[in-house]
Amino acid sequence: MPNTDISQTQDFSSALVKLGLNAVVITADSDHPKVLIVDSKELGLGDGFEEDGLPSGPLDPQKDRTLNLGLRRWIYELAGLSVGYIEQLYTFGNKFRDLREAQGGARYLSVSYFGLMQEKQPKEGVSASWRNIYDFLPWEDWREGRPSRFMDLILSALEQWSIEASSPEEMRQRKARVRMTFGDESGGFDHEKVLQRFELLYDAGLVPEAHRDYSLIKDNNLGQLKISRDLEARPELKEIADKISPVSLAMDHRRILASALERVRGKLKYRPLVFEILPSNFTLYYLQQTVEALSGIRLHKQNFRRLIQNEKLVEETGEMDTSSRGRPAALFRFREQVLYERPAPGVGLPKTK
Amino acid sequence: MPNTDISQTQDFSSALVKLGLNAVVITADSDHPKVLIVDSKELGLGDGFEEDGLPSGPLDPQKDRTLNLGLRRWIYELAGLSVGYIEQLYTFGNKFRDLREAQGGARYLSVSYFGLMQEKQPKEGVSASWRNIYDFLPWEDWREGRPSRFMDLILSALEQWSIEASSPEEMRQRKARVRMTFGDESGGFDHEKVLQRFELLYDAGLVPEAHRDYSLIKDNNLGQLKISRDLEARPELKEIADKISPVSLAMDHRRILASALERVRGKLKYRPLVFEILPSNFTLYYLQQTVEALSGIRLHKQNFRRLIQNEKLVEETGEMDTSSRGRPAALFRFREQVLYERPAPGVGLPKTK
DNA sequence: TGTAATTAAACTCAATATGAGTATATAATA
DNA sequence: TATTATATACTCATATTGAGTTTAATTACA
Repeated sequence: MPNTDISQTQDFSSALVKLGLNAVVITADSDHPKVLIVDSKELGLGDGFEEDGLPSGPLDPQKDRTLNLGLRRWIYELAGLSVGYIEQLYTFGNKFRDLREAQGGARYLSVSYFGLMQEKQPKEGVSASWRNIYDFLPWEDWREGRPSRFMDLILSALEQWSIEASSPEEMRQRKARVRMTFGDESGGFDHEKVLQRFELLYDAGLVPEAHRDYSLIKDNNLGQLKISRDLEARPELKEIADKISPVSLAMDHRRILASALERVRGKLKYRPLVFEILPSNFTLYYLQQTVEALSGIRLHKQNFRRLIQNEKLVEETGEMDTSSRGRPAALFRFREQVLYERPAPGVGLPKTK
Repeated sequence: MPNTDISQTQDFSSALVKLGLNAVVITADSDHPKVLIVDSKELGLGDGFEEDGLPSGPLDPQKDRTLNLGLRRWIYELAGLSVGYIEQLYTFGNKFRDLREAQGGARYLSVSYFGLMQEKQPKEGVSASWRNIYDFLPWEDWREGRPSRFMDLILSALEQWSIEASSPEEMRQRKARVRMTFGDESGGFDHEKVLQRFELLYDAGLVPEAHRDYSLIKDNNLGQLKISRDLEARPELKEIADKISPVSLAMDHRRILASALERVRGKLKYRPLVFEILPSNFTLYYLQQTVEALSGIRLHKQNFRRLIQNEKLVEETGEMDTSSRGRPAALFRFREQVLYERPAPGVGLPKTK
């Protein structure tokens, strides 16, 4: 018989770290995809960190039985909301990810989640609110065609960044990276590569966060972080960055938001995620508009409907929506049954070309 | 000007936890998908924990600049191998996930990764080895048709589990869960649902780990964990569990392996992952066999080749493979260029029906 | 030396899915 | 009653997929 007395086992992991949780809670209406954002002071970041951010907080190792429950607790404390669907996104653990760590604090890790829910107002007296996701990532919204106001700015700044490479080989690599993420004249903008685009902008000093982090690094003498050298040479990039991103978020929260949007866009195609966001009864057009809001592209109405109905994702309620102007639309509900029928029922976005 | 002196900020996350890293390193040859496994004594689990497991170890908050690098360090220390491709899988943080935690240790979290590499032998003197993944998850290999030896055992045990439900509603739910994960007579086995299948078997007491954990819970008076009640009533399930799983792994490592296999199977379709495993030159049939080994299904040879070539994933080297019996096959290499061309190049498995 | 066995690779074809439209129906509103 | 807005049905060419058959180039062995 093996000895199963736990107390005899050796200490397997002696190093201690701090653990935070971040939530990207997403909803949408027919116009906009939205994310839950809390006021800077609720984040407890302290003086000098006056940016809004994602609902976040430390894991309570005693109370929070699972990471999932800890996250729900924070969303409830900060916004008074209960999220339906929750899924883990990524764990960030780079050294000095939280720059305060550099000042001798413990290693700081964050586990980020994304959640989906119907739009409900945060409870009274709480400084949380729903914000349009495209306020934070404006180049991701292609529903009215190419967002030239942002794309032109970005592409010319990235062209400049490519040219400034220190070697021809590096220039080639930079150009390839730009083309892969933002495409070129002939198209090639893959709507799913949300995170890669944000990371490229950060690396090229084209988001305010890059400059903020650079200042923090300089003020605290952390020369070992590589971001500094490139940006030192070009402080004037800050102005372009401010034009590209009208608003930014605390720490790396905009990066986490980008991960979440990427995940939603990807998963929409093969999982019936949208229905977590929609009211129980909806018209097909409202469903389509919600999918369009999240995916950032316009869809072909007839083909979208054909797909939804072929996949038997919805069923008629028998009721009609009379609030619209023209011919009343039939109201549908999600056919929960599909979850027990087929493996991968999604709303089928067109393949990116 | 905001005050950016970091030292003034308040302590954001005061609770400390221990952090471990787990690696699921996968490779394959034309016959089998393989995973890197280390000997029980290398895991430092202490007496009474004599099971082999995944290469694992604590994060060193000082040395390991990123989680990624910490993981690579452990794989190198335990097996002497350097892995090429690495990707984060999931972070496990349930309370009492490591049962030793219950004895007053700190909360224990694990960040798991999966990696892909060509099959290289672990360095001398190290107790790490490549093991056939289907030794651990034998019901996942459908290349020779339905693995009836395991499926029959499993389905009848799960039918029994369904019937034993405490209410008609619970019975209905159990049956639906079984059908969703393992399918039924008419098919419906979705090869990607690897994790869901393992979790169902665990919950139903059909893997040895469930009984091992139950013993640990009982020996240490941890009545609060829900697994105990169901299993207490049916210790005879242990025998069936041993037949279904000829070998198991330490802690929840088999569950993590299941997550990794699921991820590989899913991602194969839209990312050129296989090429991380293949030698630089390979025949189309060897490529196909490797994909088959990982996905657990046989593919239509002609259609597979058409797809690979349409997608321009490979290019001819001009050389031929003469080692085979019949007509020599042309040797191909991966066309790295595709990474800079199209958004989602994969090997295109057939949709699950 | 000749024939069977073995493997590669080109080609065919029907069924289905997709992209891009047109036509018609049903309502509110001026 | 005409106009506008929206919903929904139907069409059609093209691309993709699934499931073969045929032909080619080699080795093994009688």
